[in-house]
Amino acid sequence: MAGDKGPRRAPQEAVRAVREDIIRGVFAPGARLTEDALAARYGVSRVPVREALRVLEAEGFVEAKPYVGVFVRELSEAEAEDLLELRSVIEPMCAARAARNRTPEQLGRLKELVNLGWDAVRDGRLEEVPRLNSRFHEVIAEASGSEVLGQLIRQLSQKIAWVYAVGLTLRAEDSWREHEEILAALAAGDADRASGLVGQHILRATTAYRRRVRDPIG
Amino acid sequence: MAGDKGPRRAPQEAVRAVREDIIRGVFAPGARLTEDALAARYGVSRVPVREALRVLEAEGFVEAKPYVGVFVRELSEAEAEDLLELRSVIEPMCAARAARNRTPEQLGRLKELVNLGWDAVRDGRLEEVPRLNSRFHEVIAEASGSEVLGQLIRQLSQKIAWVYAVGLTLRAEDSWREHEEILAALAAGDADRASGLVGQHILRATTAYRRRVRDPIG
DNA sequence: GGGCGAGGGAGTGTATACGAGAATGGTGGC
DNA sequence: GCCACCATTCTCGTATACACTCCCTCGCCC
Repeated sequence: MAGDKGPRRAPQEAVRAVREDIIRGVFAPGARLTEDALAARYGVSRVPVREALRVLEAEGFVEAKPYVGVFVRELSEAEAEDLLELRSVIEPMCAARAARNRTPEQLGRLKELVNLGWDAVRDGRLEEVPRLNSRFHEVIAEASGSEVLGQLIRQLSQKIAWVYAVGLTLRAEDSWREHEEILAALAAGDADRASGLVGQHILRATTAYRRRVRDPIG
Repeated sequence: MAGDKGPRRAPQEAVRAVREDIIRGVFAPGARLTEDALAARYGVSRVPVREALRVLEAEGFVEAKPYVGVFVRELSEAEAEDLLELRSVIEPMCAARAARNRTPEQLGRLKELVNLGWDAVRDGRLEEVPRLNSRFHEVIAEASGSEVLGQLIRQLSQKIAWVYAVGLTLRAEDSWREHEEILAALAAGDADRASGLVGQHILRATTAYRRRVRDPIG
């Protein structure tokens, strides 16, 4: 292979890498992921990549169509809401167990993450927030001591980080498109249309903002 | 390959088959699953089997140790309780959406499943109950209209069916072991030990029974 | 000119082959 | 007689190779 810095277990790392890229928006929703491209990107053969893609399919990040390919799933608003609601229900259950089983070391890590999260929000480094968010939930999952809950919370927090990230980038994309439309309406001298577009624009930004800040750290 | 009745997609079927065998207890908790054996069992190569095992690992049915093998996971009582509690929390959320989105056809399927479940319980065909249970929850998940909730509920119901099935078989196994110990205590004339063992035996049987009948259909 | 069918290219699905690591059994030493 | 060390073997991990399917394009016929 290329770099050959891979020590012993490639597919697990591939899962992590691809999932990270999906969450970070490198692979946009609806994008097609070819095995060859991923194999080349990570410097391994197609076999580990295939296994990684199967895992990501089971986790719900991608969708595979036989003999066609795998595509990054597109989350609807409703599903994003479901994920957030799911977390709001499961997190207390997990926290209850964590309260009984947590170690002082885990407690310290959580406190550190909270501080880092607040700092990131205060300093406007919003791109770091989703990752800190995930870390926070993963530590809680680890502290719960339940492997079942841990696995579920980990997947949930990762998907929610994805929702946040997609929301941010999609928001930015939509923002620019709306700006363009507003400019067009202004250029055309269409006051009513421009007014309506600006109203929608503000409403959408507010909605996105509320979703984003409702629970900025964890 | 052997039978070669496989139409087009092998690994997906392999996931289903292996998971079914795990749930049915063909592969007991802690058992080692070798890729070659599974490949031979299903008449395919190791590649689809590996992908299937990765999926099952992501779903939490098996645990893989690098260069050693995959083992069927052993669920503790606490984790079983967590699964049941998880379902009791998630199911209402899913049902709320299903109440809004269900089709009459789905409603009919649910009613039929309930009838089948009651019949099975009344007639003492308990081995059919877990499967009917899973089906019931899967239809609810389908009716919710949320892909995210659907996937989660499906995995949950399958794992709970596993818990029930394992509980039944393990219970039978433990029962026989306890019987043996009780017999040994009786043969040795150890009244206190025999009394204690019988007490534990009844207690365990009661607990298992309560877990089993608390929610026999859905 | 438009619709339809065949052919080529791209990419997935699967099998086979080979290398790496770990569990196991035998052997030698203490 | 027991323990440690080493070789064997079994299995996993990965790469390579080939077959099958889908899609797109080009050519033909209506």
